[in-house]
Amino acid sequence: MPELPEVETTARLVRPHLVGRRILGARVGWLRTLGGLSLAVFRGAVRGATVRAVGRRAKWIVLELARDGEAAGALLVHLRMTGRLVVEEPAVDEGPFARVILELDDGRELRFLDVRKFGRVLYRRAPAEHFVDLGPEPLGDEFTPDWLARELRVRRRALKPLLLDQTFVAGLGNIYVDEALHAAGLHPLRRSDGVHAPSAHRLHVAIQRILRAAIEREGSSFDTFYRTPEGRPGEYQHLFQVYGRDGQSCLTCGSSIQKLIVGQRGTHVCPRCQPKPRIRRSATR
DNA sequence: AGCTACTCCTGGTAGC
DNA sequence: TGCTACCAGGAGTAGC
Repeated sequence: MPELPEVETTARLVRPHLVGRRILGARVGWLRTLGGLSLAVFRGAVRGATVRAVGRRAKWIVLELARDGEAAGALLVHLRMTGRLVVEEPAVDEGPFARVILELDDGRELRFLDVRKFGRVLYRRAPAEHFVDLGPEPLGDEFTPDWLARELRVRRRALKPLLLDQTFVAGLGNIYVDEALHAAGLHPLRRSDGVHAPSAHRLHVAIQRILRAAIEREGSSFDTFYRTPEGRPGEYQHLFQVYGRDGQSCLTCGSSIQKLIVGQRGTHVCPRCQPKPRIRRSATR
């Protein structure tokens, strides 16, 4: 599923095709993709605007718009589970899953394709407000080993749901959390306030190393959904240590990888590398 | 504060 | 082969 590395890859590859382009019109195949905005308002917001930058915040792709050189809001694209962003010639069949199409002034189209319709293409006049509740970028300056150690201690949550919480750290998802916890030797059900500095630092190293390696390989593709805007699968799935490897042996210690459910999410652990916490519960101490 | 359950969606697949 | 039931999951929300 698209997480930080996949979203970053998408933003990077789409950027050179979009910056400087003017949007001539919009077609919408699934209204809810707009997140509640009417088609007329959406069209009015984007038609005639120029894309002046393409960036990423958390799992959002941010298309900054301008009119007459002045900032004019932004399009915020969230791929959720099956969303894709591509730039194509109109002659290329858009397929049955095109939810939003923006017509560009070079004759091409920016297409948001999304099988499951969970993705969003939002227009926001003040995009910064949309992001106020997000935690720091895991590859940004604010996310330091000491920050992570401190913030883990002041929360009292299981590690996995906490790392998936975008208001804690922004950009991680199910796959990379499983991978990072395994690399750090931490069980997903370990309570965050019981994680001491050395473990927190190991987790910090693991998160950054894994995200950087995944970005280098253009993300992970293990089903038919995620592809880069150019149609290539990512390559990081070949480096998975635990995700989707239940029943196979741990590449570190040889134990059988187990699958469990944590917070309604499929979760993969090595029982030896990631020892299970002792009976958690009213461990008030 | 933090947990669970539920919702949104559809293609793929396990099981019969 | 053909059918049904269930699964995948990011994130928002509701209820406890």
